[in-house]
Amino acid sequence: MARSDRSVLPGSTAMLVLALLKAREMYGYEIIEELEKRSNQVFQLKEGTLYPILHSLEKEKLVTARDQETPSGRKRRYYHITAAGLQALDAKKEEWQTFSQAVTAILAGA
Amino acid sequence: MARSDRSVLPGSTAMLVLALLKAREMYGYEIIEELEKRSNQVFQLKEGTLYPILHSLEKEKLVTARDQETPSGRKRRYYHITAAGLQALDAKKEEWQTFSQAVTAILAGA
DNA sequence: ATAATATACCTAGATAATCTAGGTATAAGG
DNA sequence: CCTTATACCTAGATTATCTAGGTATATTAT
Repeated sequence: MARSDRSVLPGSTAMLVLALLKAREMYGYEIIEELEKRSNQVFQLKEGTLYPILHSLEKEKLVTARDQETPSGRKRRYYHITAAGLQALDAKKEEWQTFSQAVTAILAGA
Repeated sequence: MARSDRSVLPGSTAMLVLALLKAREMYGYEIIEELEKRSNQVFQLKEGTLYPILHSLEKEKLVTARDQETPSGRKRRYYHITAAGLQALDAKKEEWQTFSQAVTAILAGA
């Protein structure tokens, strides 16, 4: 994310990526754009952040990857969520809900 | 926070601390307990996390500190939020809202 | 009385998430 | 043809938090 946001919430990027991949398989560059679009410009992932995350998700077998070329010749690496990835997503979503509710509870008093 | 939570949301601890201090001045150990209680055990700050945060908040002049002894002789360091701290809290709260709404938007599809 | 636990503060070094700042290569648009 | 956008990648820096210690005193249990 952009530097200013590091103070707010790192640590859930993998979850966001898995959430997008649940809908359909996507390639890295596309994920960055989609996250930006769907979050109304709030998330602006750097490539240096996303690609390592994709690689580690792949190593954990939460996603699989396949290479494909566009008709014009561009090479893309498509990522597809696995059953384990869907499970991990559910777990992370629950963690997120617990966490954000707790934050809200604390902030309510302020 | 507990290790398992590092994957979810580091980066907002200072905000939570400021939020507590808005209500009343508190000492470090008390902050840890209060955060745990008010968050229903979700936040379990380690001393090694909190004390450095308090020191940096003090250096940024978002809080001031004063030492006080209890009748029984225990030494405590009370922290009090400053005007700048209140301003910073508001800014962080807004950041948080923007961020959590964006996350919710992404997760909604999953 | 004494031992164990809780309170209350602290710091140095490790770990891990993200960013910075590069790099390569090809396609599309001016 | 030159610039910009697309598309992938990595090494090293930065930073938040944790781990794992440390000190000292008060309270509670034996």
